[in-house]
Amino acid sequence: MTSKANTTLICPPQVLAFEKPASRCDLCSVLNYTVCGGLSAEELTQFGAATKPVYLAEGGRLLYEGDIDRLVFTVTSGCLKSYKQLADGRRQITGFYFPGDFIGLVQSDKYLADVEAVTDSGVCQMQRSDLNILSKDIPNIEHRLYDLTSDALAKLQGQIILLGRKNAKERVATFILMLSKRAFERGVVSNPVNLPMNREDIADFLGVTTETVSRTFSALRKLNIIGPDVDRTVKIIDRKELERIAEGP
Amino acid sequence: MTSKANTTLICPPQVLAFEKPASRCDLCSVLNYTVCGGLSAEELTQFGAATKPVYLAEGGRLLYEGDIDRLVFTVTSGCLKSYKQLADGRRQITGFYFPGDFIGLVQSDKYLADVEAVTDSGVCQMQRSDLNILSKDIPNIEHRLYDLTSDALAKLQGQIILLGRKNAKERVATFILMLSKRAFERGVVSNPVNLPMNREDIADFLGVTTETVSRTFSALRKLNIIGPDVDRTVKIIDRKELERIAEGP
DNA sequence: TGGTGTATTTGATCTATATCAAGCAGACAG
DNA sequence: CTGTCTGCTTGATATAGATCAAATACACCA
Repeated sequence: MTSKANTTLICPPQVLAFEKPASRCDLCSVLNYTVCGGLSAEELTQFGAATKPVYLAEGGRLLYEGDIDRLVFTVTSGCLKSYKQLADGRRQITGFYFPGDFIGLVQSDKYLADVEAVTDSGVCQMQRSDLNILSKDIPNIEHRLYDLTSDALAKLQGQIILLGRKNAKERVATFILMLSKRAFERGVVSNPVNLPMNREDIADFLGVTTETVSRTFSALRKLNIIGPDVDRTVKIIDRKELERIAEGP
Repeated sequence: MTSKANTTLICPPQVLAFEKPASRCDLCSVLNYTVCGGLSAEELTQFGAATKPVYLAEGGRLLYEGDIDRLVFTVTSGCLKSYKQLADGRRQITGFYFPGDFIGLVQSDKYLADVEAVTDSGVCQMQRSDLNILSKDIPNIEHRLYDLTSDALAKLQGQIILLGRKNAKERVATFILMLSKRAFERGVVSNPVNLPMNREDIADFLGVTTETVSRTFSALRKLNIIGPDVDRTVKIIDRKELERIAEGP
């Protein structure tokens, strides 16, 4: 679909067919999961007028840390990741974003993380200034934004205990279950669970190395808790045991 | 001030003098830093009517994980900590709270963490239901809550890279600077910086052991980057170097 | 003021995971 | 179909920080 040479470029919207035109938010597949859920037909039209679909090839950058914070997004397809880096290149992925997820909950003068496409992805783009105007007109939007931010905060607190106190096996088990649960909540197949990111991304999310991730997957496979990796998809064979491992002894 | 036998009990408000009566929010020392900042005199009175001051002795519990989420708080004095635990007792402190900080940004049916006083502390308590009602009446409040939650999210993302990718020395250096900066922002003495929590709390916040925290403080002292610990207070001698260490090589 | 319990520091050893190094397998171009 | 590239897995070794253990410092009580 996209040539390798293109991977760092945003594909111009016109070269790809849209899943949904900006003017038809009411047909959006992620409507119920995102910030515009619960708006009236009229409000939705108003909202849609301010949006613009953007498509990114795998590896394409959506945002750069340090850039002026002007745009916000809702993921419509694919998968993206946000990350921070230390001076010497050590990298920490702060989140993965799937269809329905909002990118831009943190308001700041500059973006605080890089965001890049894990797979070919589509996002619904909006100016933050437009969102702020709409928030004033439609109190429901600000309310919904607050709810989403509160949820994100709760999830990140879970990530804190994972990174601070769990061992490698517990981290990987938690990760697989996390993606499975998220898929379930969004009405996507949750077992076998799709892990669209590579081992390095998983490692940088879990605060370990790729080798450790690989060894841990192998160990869980040997214990017959998960099945083999087929097309970035893993079958959870013994969910109970995986949950037991994820929560510690 | 408070006997050791009392440490797990909330002191009945009437036994201690209030710094500020609930009815006089306009005199509150943390007003400008918290959710009620920027309200009109009338709004502030309305807000204050719903609040009640509560005092906690060192070690006293403010909230229990799993309890119904009914109350929210603003810290007025002292220091508190929130934490989560794994089944086997491993503990991760998810945050420290100082005067002006809001406790309860995450909205959930149940509390997601325990909160306990690090030192004798005062908080301004309010029913979440009252806060929600006030939010509707005073749009400024919801807006402010969203801003605070967004800030908390940004800070927690910093904590994520600390826990995922920094080594012990970088973690401790980051921690000292973090508390110093926070003190500065709140108009409190930032050097020497007050670290009211014990080594175990620092360890459980930084995802290491108390021994490692202690050794790292000793190493920084030996390098003459910080001064000796006097009364839970540490002098930052070479801030530039501490910052260099905190951000990695 | 001396005694006792607790927090902190320091030391010795162990271990989970990082690091370094090869081999292997699927994807893709020619 | 074959070679090359890249990501994944597996193996050998090193190490930061954990764990276990003891000494010191400190706070509080009697």
